[in-house]
Amino acid sequence: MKKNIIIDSDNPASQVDVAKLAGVSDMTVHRVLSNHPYVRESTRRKVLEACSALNYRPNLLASSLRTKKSYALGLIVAPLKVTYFARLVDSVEVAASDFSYHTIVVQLQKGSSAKKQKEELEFLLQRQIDGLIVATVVDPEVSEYLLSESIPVISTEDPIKGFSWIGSADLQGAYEAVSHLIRLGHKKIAHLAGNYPLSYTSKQRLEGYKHALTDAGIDFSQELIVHEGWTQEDGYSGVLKLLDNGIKFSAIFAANDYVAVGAMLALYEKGIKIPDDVSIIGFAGDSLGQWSIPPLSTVYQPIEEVGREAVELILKQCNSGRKKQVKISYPTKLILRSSCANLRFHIENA
Amino acid sequence: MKKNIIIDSDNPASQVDVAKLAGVSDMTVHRVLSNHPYVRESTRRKVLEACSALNYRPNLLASSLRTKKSYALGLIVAPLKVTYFARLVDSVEVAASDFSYHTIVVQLQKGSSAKKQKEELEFLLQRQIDGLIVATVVDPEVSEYLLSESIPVISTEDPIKGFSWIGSADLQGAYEAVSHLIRLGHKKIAHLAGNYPLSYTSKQRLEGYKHALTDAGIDFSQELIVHEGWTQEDGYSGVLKLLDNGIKFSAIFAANDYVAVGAMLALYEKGIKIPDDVSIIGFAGDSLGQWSIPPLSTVYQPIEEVGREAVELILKQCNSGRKKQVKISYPTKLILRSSCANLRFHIENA
DNA sequence: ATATAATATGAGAACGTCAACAATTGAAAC
DNA sequence: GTTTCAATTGTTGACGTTCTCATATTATAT
Repeated sequence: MKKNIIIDSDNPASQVDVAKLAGVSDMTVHRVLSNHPYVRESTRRKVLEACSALNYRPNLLASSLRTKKSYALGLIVAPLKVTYFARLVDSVEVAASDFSYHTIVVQLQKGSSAKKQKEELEFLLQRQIDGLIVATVVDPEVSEYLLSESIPVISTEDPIKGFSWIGSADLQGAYEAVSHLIRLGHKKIAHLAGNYPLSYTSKQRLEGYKHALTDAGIDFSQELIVHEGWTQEDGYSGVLKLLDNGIKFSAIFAANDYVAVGAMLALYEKGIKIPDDVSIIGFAGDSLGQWSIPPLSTVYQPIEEVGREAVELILKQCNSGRKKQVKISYPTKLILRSSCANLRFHIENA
Repeated sequence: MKKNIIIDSDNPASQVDVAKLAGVSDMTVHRVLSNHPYVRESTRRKVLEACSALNYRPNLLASSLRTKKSYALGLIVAPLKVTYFARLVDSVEVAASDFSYHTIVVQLQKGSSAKKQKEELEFLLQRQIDGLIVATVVDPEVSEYLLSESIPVISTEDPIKGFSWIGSADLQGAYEAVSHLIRLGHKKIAHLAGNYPLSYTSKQRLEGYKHALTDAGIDFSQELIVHEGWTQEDGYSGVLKLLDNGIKFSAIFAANDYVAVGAMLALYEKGIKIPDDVSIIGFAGDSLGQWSIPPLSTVYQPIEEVGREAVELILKQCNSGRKKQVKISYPTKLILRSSCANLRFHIENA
């Protein structure tokens, strides 16, 4: 007597439903779907037919529960209105999805408390993420806490003790940028240097700046360094501060393109011409500076490469179980546009 | 005789482990954790102690499987290097996380095939998303397919038949922008109008432009309309095209801020001064234009509101089961900066 | 004191998938 | 015609949570 086949058409079909329709066990269905070798061709066909007849769609949640792999990565960033982070999310998401992983993004507002940060982390961990990319500065208490968890973690910002770091070669990039300004004859080069106390990133860029000066035999002068922050507002106010204090400079190395753009507006409003009176170089290389007036020279950061490598390394660690610590930096690239020019003597002599 | 309590300390603790330690059933643990009223206070304490002793962390995946709610929303956008989408992702993610939902973002590359789009959709559906926000134009075949799925869908771009739409009042925004230019005395107002064939968004903005002209008694002239696209490059080439064709204009209404910024660079390179020779208004209101030189007037889009409302509406539909179709548009706001000025007669007479 | 209801807990099963193991078939080897 | 091994399929149970139903236990009302 043929068994009665009852399939609830309200709910989406499961492997069991497919199995019933195809007249095989659910395990066989699973074998077909996971390309197990030991399945007779005729069986495979039957199963696949049943799948499409029922519009079967695998339930990744159930799979995750069973295999203890969520196929999800966590990504902690600063708010996406900062294009740097948007670009990073972009690249991480694309890379992850190439491996059938999805990304759960958590944005940490600036100045969020350690408690809040821990909650966000918990949010990710409850979702059983297989790995975590930390792309913005987190409280030491939080990174400490991460060590006790058994998932792979990679940082792309401040290095975290015990975990791998992937980022761009900021020191070298800053060195090249400042060296270029020096080659153009500039000696009084202001540096709009991001937040204080300095994050790893700011430090690297400041170091590169100093190295370039040193190698060119130019004395470092603290008064040319302005610590305001990372935004356009900060660049704007930074320039005003320099001018108000009567600091002389013929070039600016900005900690990023936002700061540079803000600085440019301040200079513009003060009637200071770029690059005639002041040359300026930013850091980031996103489209922002490409369309500024004049177009901004900048240090291109290989964000796409960083994002992809972070994903691939995490997944490697997921699969191998080992957690070899590495530190990889991708080279930056100096992009010259029209915001830099040779030092004009009349300014230098002024 | 006391039962032996064996807890595997390698694996993370489950409710069962907590139950064993607390000497209650796992159901009771669950009741405590879900704030069920019928739990004796002393029991509750015991359970909570056991939880923290074992570092218990709920497994949302298991919960999802059982409750058939993934606490995940899908979000389909264009690549995040476009700040509009980055801002939308930002707001959606923040709003979703306020309700303990996470967001799975899928980026559709420009010009991706219907097949590719369906795969991306499948990617989301396999992850059992509870709802979907479609924030970029998708192939009709794909939106058709969505109808057969039983999850709530909301569009913020081209309206999708059968689903709610939430967006900004682009027609009105464009109307106000162009009306403002007209009030300044401009009559020959070019419109850099986004892609052709026109998306819903472009159409709305073009309509607003036309309405404003009509209401002011100015004849519409097709030659002032340039369909290039949405990027800075498009704005740049659009202006060059106008100039090459000898079209006279004293103002530009750009379909978005990118286009405007690209246009500004082209004008700058041609020695045309903003706002002295040409006034320009963009559309979007993100920080891009705020720091351009000169700062760009623009139509602010309430992206944050749109993102949040989309999330809240989706969640409402998830919980109520009903799918009443609504259409909500949030008002835009004209932001005047220094890229607009009164028409100068010497230009008009030229 | 006893009925009645509210409070408090537990047992068992199910969500959909997948891993380990067991069982069967077929075919080649002796 | 067994033996042997590879190929093919099935059975059972578990992942961690939560739902339904049943079973105490206590409080309140009669």
